[in-house]
Amino acid sequence: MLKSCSARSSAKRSAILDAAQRCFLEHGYASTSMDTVAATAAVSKATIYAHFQSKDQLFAAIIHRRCDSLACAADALEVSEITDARATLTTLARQLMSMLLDGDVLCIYRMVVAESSRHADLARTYFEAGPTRGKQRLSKTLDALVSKGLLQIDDTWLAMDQFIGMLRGEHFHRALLGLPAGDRTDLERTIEGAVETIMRAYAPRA
Amino acid sequence: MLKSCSARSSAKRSAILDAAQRCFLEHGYASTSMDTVAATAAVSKATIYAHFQSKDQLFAAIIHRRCDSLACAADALEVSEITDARATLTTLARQLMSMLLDGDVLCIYRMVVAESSRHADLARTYFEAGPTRGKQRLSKTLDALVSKGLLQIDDTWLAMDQFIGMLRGEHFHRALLGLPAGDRTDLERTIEGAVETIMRAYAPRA
DNA sequence: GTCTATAGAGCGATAGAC
DNA sequence: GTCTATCGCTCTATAGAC
Repeated sequence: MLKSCSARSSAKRSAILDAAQRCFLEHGYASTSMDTVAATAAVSKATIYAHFQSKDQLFAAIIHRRCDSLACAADALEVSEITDARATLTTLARQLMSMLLDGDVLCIYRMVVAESSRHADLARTYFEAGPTRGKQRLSKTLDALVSKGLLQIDDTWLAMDQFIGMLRGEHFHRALLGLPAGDRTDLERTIEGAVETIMRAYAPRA
Repeated sequence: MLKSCSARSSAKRSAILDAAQRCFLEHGYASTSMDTVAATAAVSKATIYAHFQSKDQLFAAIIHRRCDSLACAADALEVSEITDARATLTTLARQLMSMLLDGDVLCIYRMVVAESSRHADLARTYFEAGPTRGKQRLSKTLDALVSKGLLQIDDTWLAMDQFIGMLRGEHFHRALLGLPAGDRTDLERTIEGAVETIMRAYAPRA
């Protein structure tokens, strides 16, 4: 079995990317040194610079890689059987919430927010791979509910924005800031509340 | 007129605080050096350390000061005359949105998010002075609407969370990440949409 | 490509004169 | 309190041997 010898697929390169990801996610961009990355990857600092032009470009590579997996996660948001609006919305909400509250997802979000003014291009890449792509995917499900007559929505994009916004309420907010989280009951109330409000606001009229 | 000679009120101290605030808000905590703060304040670095024990404590002082003004802004959220639910919610939404989209408020929010893992206490202070205090203030208005029979809400805290969440949708999200903002029409649609959804979900039943 | 060693700049924080 | 000067350290990035 021939192993590709291109720089992009070397084992060291992967080790560097994995280590850098862990360091950046854990300590943030500005607070992570290349020495730390090198030590974590069990590689010399010079080796890092053989693969990546600068710390900035290493950071960009990490964010892009995370965005890819974020896009995959966004595409995975789906409800197989659509027969009941409430059940569909609840399933969607649960999927979305567990994604939003995921530790790594929160970390990359914190980092993108933190560096958005200094890395505007990365902020845009992230926004398209994550929130926008996720919303597009979820809007389809909402469209399906509408076309089945289970909900009556003029602007499904707006409705989706509202649904997601309600889910990103206090519970999410506390998690983002690393504050003691509300319990499971609190999470359930957020989910059920968002579903209930959408149901009432967009119920088909008689 | 006697001038207080306590360290807390010296002119230099104020200059340092103002300069540090500008630097931190503009470039973030980790990317701002004490030399930059000193130069911006037109003060020597040693003078800064005469007033503040460390960079961390200077940062804390800035955040606490911003939290005070954030709390004042939160307390200012109010609707004088409450006769119509829709009008009241719209006024509330406009006030809240212009506060959320304010440049300095966004900057401090980015910074708190960025440093939340390294400055957990500041994240908590911020959360209480900003989001929580604002929500408490706004919930009172919602309570007033309920007691007047203009809305029917079991859990006003949840309803407020939902209302704010809908306002913190894509428009806000783009502003937070410094992406090209939606236009004024987009903003209006977000506000009207949130009001309409709350109106429908919590309309008094016959 | 990968290492060791180090350059060269910038950092937070302090000493000591006034 | 405020300054100038500087310490001691860490940083990003590179040079040169292999």
